[in-house]
Amino acid sequence: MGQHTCCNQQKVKRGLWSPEEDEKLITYITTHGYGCWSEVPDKAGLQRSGKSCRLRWINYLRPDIRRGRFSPDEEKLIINLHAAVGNRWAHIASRLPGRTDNEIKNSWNSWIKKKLKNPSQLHSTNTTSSNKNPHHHHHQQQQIQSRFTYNTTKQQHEIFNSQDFGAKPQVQQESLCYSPNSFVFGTTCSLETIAYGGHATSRAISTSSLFQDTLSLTSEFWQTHEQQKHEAQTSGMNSNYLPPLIESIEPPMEIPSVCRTNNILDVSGQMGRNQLNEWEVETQQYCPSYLIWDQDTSPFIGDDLLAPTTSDTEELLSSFPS
DNA sequence: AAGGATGCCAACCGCCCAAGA
DNA sequence: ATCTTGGGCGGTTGGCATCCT
Repeated sequence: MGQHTCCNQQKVKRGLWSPEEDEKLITYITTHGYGCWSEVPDKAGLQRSGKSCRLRWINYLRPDIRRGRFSPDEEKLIINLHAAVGNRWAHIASRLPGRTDNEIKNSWNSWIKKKLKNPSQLHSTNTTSSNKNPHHHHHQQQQIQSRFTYNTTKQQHEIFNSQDFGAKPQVQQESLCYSPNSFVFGTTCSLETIAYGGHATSRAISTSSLFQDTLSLTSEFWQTHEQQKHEAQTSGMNSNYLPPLIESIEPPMEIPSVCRTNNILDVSGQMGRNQLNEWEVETQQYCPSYLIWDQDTSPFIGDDLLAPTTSDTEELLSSFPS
């Protein structure tokens, strides 16, 4: 079951790849491209399955691959993206050019193991690049902790529960907003997170800066990626550049200017209605823990109430099933 | 120094989905 | 409409390296 016909071939070698096999695969793909993977083993003279060849190429031999430890910024990005999309490693990897889903998955699993053994380790792991302001420090840790609530496995729930935050999910302090008419609320944070200082404004700012970090990082990667692509195109086909296998690599969504209305981040309408609708659909698909509040259909209609206040937000969410 | 414990990561497995026959 | 095939993805495993006692 689940076996491909190409994987049922006799004499298919398994296990670690030898340097000779790597060489054959690299030579073949750089000469002919990858086209149909099931044909690659035969044509490249390899006793491997097409699937194995594909995996080896994607996870290890690709010339645009980046190896080595994740930078703190990359770790932060992974944490943010994981909070948004969960265990969709390929999706996360698509936002980190040169990194593979496998690498990110392995890395994440390592963090969880560390976390299981020593919860404080996660904290130190992910704050190495950030400022030393204990306020920020504390907030970031709480963000990381609260983001664990998204995870769906039993083990991960246990991790979260061990934090002793308080039992009831509450209104998320993150209020990422993309139009004057729509606001997004996560619903997964803890009582402690909410109770943290009671400074809604500073929480919103921290969230904003973290989110902006994420976007500037993906922008940077994207620019590098585009530059590499451009160089390859202008210098002819001798370049090592090959088009990414993950075609979904896209430039990050442009973030409009941010202003604050009370404790809610308000991103003034630089998105058209259609674009906004698309974004809402995508966000709800990827981020089921977020509520999107659309002013067009909300009870808060009127010029003098562009964004809900904290109490409004809680009232709005009170009817939402936890 | 030796052996067990732990961590890391490459590779595999099983399933899903889309495209084409 | 159904079946086959191949690509893609997330979960898991196994082996090597390192750490610890």
